[in-house]
Amino acid sequence: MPELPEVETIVRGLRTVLPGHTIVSVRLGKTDFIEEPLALAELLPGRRIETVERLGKFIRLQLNAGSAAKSPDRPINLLVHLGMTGWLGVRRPEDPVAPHTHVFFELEDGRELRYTDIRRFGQMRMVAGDQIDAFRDSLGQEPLEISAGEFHKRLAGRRARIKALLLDQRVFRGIGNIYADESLWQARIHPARLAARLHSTELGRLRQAIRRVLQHAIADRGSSIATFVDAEGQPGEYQQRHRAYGREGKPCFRCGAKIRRAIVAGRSSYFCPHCQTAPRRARASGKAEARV
DNA sequence: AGCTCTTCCTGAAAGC
DNA sequence: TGCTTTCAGGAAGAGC
Repeated sequence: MPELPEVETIVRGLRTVLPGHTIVSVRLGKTDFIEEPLALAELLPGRRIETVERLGKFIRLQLNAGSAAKSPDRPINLLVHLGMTGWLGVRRPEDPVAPHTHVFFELEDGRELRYTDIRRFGQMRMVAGDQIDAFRDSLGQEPLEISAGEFHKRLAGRRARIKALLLDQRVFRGIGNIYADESLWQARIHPARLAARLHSTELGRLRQAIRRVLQHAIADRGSSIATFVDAEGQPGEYQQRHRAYGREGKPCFRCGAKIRRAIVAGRSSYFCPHCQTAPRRARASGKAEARV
């Protein structure tokens, strides 16, 4: 499931092979995950890919103004969200087409940029060149760039559970279920704690944990659970370093207690019941562990 | 404001 | 064995 490290891995791969190349045609399969498929197929041909960038979990392809004959004389951004099972990469036309490949961008050198997505939870949309700042502002801060002061400010006073806030892309962009759990385990904070109740030492620990976890995961080219592979088709390694996610019943790497799973913020959440102390109310009612 | 539930979708795994 | 049910989850929307 692509979160920040997986998307970063894909982006780094694409960055070495896409910039400078021009889209000559677009072929579409199923389009229910594309905002305006007809406009996409019409407006992209003739445009050159200038840069490839990650914005949270979105991949941004910055496209030039293109040939005036075919398209409005304005730069466009193609935004791709990989959802749960999305993949974006470059192949040659003779390479076998993976099942559930729904978009082909034919490039001027004959290669194809392909989008594959089994469950089609991904998204594809265009954003005008002058709207990209507004789009970026609609997302939260990059967790790898945020200062300690901003991090505290974003969470201070919030009465939602910390796990819910970590997953909220308007608060921080790019963190998903796996890295939320890994960061909370690292910081020794229970996912059901209310953000407003976290002490500043805990917030500092959490920010550092998020940075450490994401940086290590990027270095390992992401976590491959089920389907993730990078732009070249290689799986990541970070799943071997998971300390909480997916480890229900297995011993905590710190204290040996059995990792528990509970639903927090509507998501499977894995944590150590010994190292990550439950908030008082959840402990009293058994709520944090009630729904398993 | 924030929580829960529902929807989208497919394939793997569990249940019968 | 083979069919049916359940589950996983990012994001958005409804309703409370």
